[in-house]
Amino acid sequence: MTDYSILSQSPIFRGISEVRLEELFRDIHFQVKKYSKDEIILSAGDVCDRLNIVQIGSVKAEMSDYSGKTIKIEDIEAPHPLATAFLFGKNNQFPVTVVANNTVEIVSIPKQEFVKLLQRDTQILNNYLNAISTRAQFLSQKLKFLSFRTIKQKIAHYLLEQAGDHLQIVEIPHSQGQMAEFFGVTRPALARALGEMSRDGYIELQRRYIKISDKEKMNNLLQS
Amino acid sequence: MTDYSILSQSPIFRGISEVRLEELFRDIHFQVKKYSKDEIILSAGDVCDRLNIVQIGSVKAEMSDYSGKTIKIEDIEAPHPLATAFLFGKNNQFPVTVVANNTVEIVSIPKQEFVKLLQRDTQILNNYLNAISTRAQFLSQKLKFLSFRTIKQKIAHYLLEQAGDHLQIVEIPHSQGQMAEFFGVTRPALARALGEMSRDGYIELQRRYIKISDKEKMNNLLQS
DNA sequence: TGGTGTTTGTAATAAATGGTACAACCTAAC
DNA sequence: GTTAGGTTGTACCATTTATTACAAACACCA
Repeated sequence: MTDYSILSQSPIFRGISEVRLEELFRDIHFQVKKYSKDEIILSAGDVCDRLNIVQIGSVKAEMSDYSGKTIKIEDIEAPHPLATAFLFGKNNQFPVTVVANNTVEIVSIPKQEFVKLLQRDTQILNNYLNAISTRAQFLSQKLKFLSFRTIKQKIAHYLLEQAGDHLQIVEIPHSQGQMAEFFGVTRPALARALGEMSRDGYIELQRRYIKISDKEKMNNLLQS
Repeated sequence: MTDYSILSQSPIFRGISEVRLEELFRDIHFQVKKYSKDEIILSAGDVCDRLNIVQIGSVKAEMSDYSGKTIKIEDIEAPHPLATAFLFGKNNQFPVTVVANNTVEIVSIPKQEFVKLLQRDTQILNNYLNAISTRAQFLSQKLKFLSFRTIKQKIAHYLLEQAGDHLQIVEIPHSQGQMAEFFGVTRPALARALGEMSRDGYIELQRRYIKISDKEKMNNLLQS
C-alpha cells in the first residue's frame, strides 16, 4: 500500500531512508486512499486537518468562481504534498478543489499524527519548516515585485537585484515573452519600456545582455 | 535578564506558562542582548541563524535601496519576534536592517536550540507553524488580489468574498481611503469605479453599505 | 446653531498600459 | 541558400488609472 521509496522522494520526507520512514510510519495512524480519474479528492472549503501527499498519479487543483464555474490552477504530481501552508494557521480551509487526473493514491496523515512525526524526527521538522518558509519567502518576494506601479520600476528593481553590488551587465535568462509574463505585463509593453529606458540613458541594450549605465539614476525610479 | 512574563505573551510562546517556559529555557543556550537607541541590531544580508524576539522596547525594520538610502518598513514592538519566515527556508538572509528605536532587549535563540524547543513542546511547535502558515496564507490572499487587473475586478472579488453565498449587503469596515490603500489604488479611482458599477447596475451604494444587485453579472467581471 | 476637520462624490487632464498588427531580425533545419 | 518558426523592435489606438482639484455631505464638538 504505502510505497516508502516514493514517499522518501517527497519534499517533506527528503533525506529520510526508506527503513527509517517505515519505522516512523509504524507508530502513527494514517490512510492510503485511492481515487479514479475525475473523482473529487478534496473540496474547496473543507477543513484541512490532514497532510495529504500524492503517492501515485497526478491531481489538479481547481478554483470555483462565485457562479459555479471552475478554473484550473495547477497540477500536482507524485510525490508532492497538497496545500502545505493550510494545515496550520488561522484559515484551515482548502482554497481549492482537488480532482484526480488519473488513477491516484493519496497518503493522508491526520494533523495530530503528523505533529508526532515533526517532533520525533528533526529532518522531517526541518523539511516542513523549510517548505513553508520558502513558500512565504517566495510569496513575499513576488508581492514586493508587484507593488511597483510602472513597468520601468519593475525592470529597475529586477536589474538592480540581478546585478547586485558589483556587476554592471545582466544577462536575461529567458525570452522577452517569458520575462513579460513574469512581470505580469504584455510583451510589447515590456519591449517599449526597455526601449525608452535605453533612449533615456538608463541602460544599454544588446539583445539578451543589458548594461546598467547609471545605478544611482536608475534607483531614483524606485523612489518616486 | 530574561522576563518570562513578557515572553509568554509572544506569539511564539503564547499559551505556555511562565513556569514551564523557565523550565524549557534552562536546558537551552540563548542570549539576551541590550541595545541603545539607533544601534544596529541586525544588518540586511546577515545570515539568519537565530530566532530573535524583542523583549523590551521597540525596533524598526529598514530596507536600504541600491544607492544606500534607507526606507522604514515597519515597527516591531515587544514581545514580537523578528523575521520568523527567514529562520528556515532557502534564503537565510535578513531582507531588512533592524535598528533600535529606544533602549531594547533582544532574546536571541540559536536556530539549533530553537529546534529543540519545537521538538520538546507541542504548543511552541504549533505556535510557530501557525505563525508561518498564517503569514503564507495572508501573502497568498494578497497576491491573488493583486492579480486582478482592473479596480472593478478587485472590487467584485472583494465584495463577493465578503458576501459569501448568502448575504447580499456588505458593510465596508474601513474608510474609502483605507480601502483604496488596501486595493493598491488611489481613492478617487476607487470612488469612480464604485460609481460606475452602481450606474451600470452591478451594485447599489449607500455610504458604507453596498448591496450586490446581481452576483452572476458581477462574476462575469472576473472571467474576462 | 455654527464651525472645523474628515470623508465622499465628481471632473479634467496626463501618463501608463493593453491589445493588435506588422516588419526586421535571428536561428535552425533542409 | 532558402525556408519556416520563433524572437524582437515599433507603431497605433482604446482603455484604465494617476494626479490634481474642488465641492458636497457628514461627524464631531464648542
